[in-house]
Amino acid sequence: MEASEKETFEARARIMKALGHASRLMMVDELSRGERCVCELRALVGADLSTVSKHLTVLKNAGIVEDDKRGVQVFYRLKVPCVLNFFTCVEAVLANQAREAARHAG
Amino acid sequence: MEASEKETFEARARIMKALGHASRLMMVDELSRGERCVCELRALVGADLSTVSKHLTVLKNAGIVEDDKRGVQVFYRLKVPCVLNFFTCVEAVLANQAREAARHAG
DNA sequence: TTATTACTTGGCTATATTGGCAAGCATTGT
DNA sequence: ACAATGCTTGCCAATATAGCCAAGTAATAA
Repeated sequence: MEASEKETFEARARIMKALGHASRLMMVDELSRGERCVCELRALVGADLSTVSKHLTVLKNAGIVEDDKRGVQVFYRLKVPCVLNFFTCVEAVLANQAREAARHAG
Repeated sequence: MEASEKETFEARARIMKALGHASRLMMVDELSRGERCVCELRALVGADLSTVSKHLTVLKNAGIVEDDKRGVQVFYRLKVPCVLNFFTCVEAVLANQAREAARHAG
């Protein structure tokens, strides 16, 4: 494994990692329906405003969302909508798990 | 946000999280070309065998790979090949980032 | 100018993740 | 039975992440 190739995988991993948190996935899901201010996302996930802000910074640094200050509010929107496609596959994984759990129980 | 909905996002997050590590992404990529024993994956990522084994456990618990002991070796293979589709989108994010970096520099 | 709103950042603690080493466990070979 | 191979697990230290509170910043309102 070359160094450059390893860096490629590290760059990819940073993006996947940014999506590896329930609150951040909720926000991405919500942003798929249009831009939202931080306060709206805060109400959605029900955490401290500072916590939500930091989660959004993670998504922003990963290049998944972008922000836009208008007046006293900051609006975030999905920059790369294709991340929504991930959910289809993720649901397939979860369906597999459910099937296996049933097989194990039955 | 309901509790059950939150659990859904937590389940999804666990899967994304499992893919949020360079070594694990390398292994997934390698497994996309067919099953591999732990020792082959170890050579690929260049880490301790125990480390590789633990990474594989993470992928297995997430439902992404499955294993199969044959003789003294354990072979892993991709259980949900659709995770490979993630890379297309991830590359789009990275291309975006590169474009912006260039814009910032120029 | 002062106050308010909306958000970000710093500082902190609690918890989780990573990775190596050493020890353990199967399986195969002698 | 004993050794060797391939892998997993337990333990531990280093590092990263998550979350809240408090303090700071920027835009608007009074």
